[in-house]
Amino acid sequence: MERREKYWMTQKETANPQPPKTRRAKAKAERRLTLIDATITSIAEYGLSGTTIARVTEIAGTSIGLANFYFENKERLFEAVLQHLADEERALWQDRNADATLSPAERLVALVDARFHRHSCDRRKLAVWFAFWGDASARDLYRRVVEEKDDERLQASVAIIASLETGQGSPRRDPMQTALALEAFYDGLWLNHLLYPADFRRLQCRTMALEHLAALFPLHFNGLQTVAARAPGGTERI
Amino acid sequence: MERREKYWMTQKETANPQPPKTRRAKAKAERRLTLIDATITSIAEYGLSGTTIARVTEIAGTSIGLANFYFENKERLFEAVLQHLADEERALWQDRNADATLSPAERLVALVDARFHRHSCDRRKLAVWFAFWGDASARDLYRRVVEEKDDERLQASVAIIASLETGQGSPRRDPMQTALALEAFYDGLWLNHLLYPADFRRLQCRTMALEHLAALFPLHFNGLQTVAARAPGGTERI
DNA sequence: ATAAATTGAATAAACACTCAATCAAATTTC
DNA sequence: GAAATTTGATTGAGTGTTTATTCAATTTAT
Repeated sequence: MERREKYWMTQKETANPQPPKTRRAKAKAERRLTLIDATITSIAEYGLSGTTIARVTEIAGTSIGLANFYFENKERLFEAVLQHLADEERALWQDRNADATLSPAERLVALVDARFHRHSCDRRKLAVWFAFWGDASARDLYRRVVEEKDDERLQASVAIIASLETGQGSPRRDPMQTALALEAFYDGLWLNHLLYPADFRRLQCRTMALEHLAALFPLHFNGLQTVAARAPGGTERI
Repeated sequence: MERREKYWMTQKETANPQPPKTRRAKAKAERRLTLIDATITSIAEYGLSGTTIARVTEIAGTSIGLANFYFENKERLFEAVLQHLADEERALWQDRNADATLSPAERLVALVDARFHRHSCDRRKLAVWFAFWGDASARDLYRRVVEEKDDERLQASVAIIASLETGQGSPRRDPMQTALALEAFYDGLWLNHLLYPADFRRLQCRTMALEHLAALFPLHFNGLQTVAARAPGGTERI
């Protein structure tokens, strides 16, 4: 039967540098995002189990039927949410690590800054990550969608730490172990920022992460005050 | 109407040093535990949302009706699960910290050992903690039941760290901040042990925690090898 | 005029919780 | 100590509610 696709249907799937989208296609992409965003809001407020199609569409301001028009079913909607957040997250840390002139130590700080950036370390988004990490059946979906991107960041971290460890330094640790421990620490800070925002304010978490780096690599982070004060001094808000 | 209670009814509510429970009361307590344990199993395998009364009672090998006989409703069952796990957890770290002859550094190690003890750091149990942390609506129940016990451990940790920091040492950190960061790190290790058990084996997490302590308090943990090797050498398995 | 987007009532499945009936232990009566 | 009686424990079909998903009808863009 192989029905010929309309020109814009093929474009929809392609990366288009200048969006030559029709009005309709643009509206459709927006609607899609609205639904994804509404799902994030719902998960943050009511949890995964409390997130129903009815609730999501109510938040999005659409009819129930529309969710099933845009997403085959609820699982696909959740998949799209994860995909969306993972893409955002990846873009953020890669952007901050792109500058070729950065030293290894500065790269580690850049990873911390990405993790505790306003856009990453947002309670709505963290709620989604932990919702999926916390639910045994949702975990599989998470792994399928996000694991690869997590791994990419871990590899980047390992490479940076390896180049730091080759400098003299005392105890000679395994870079992979160190990188894993760092990621775990940041996850823990995220969790506590979500659970106890008063005790774990975002910038406070960032400071804790940087103090940890300073304790691990005293030679490269010789004045903590300097490090902690550096980024906020720039033009960009963190 | 004030009907006189049977002798064993009053005893049931009292702390009985030698359990002079009737056969029936003992069976009832066991049944209760069976249901709690089945709930833990179900949460670990199917997640909070996949944990239904039907599933729990099937695992426990009882009829559906029994769960509602022992626990007013599903929320009360979950509450009992949290209470049970929190009691276990508290007993474990308090027991390990009871020895009055321990030095502050040894006490910090004891807290780590409790956190990564076989009984604490069990994937079934961790699954329950993260199920409640990860679900926005379950979070309230968690706070109501467990927060106080969490706080107790945090205070213990702060006291230990404060007594370490009074020794000379260089940068003079705030004990509360340090204690919070430690707890967050351990939470993160727990999470990763749950999600990626191959990369985060239990004893490996313990080692990461101890390395972190060594980096934070180099004066008190002067030879990491010694610290890491100490506990397994004793009579008790960790 | 045609195709796409949107609606929400209808449907069927899954669920928590109830309760009348049954079974078993404990207690009392003879 | 056996029989009778009371009380507690257990069962699972039944009930009402909530939910994801469908789809015929309607609105809107091209």
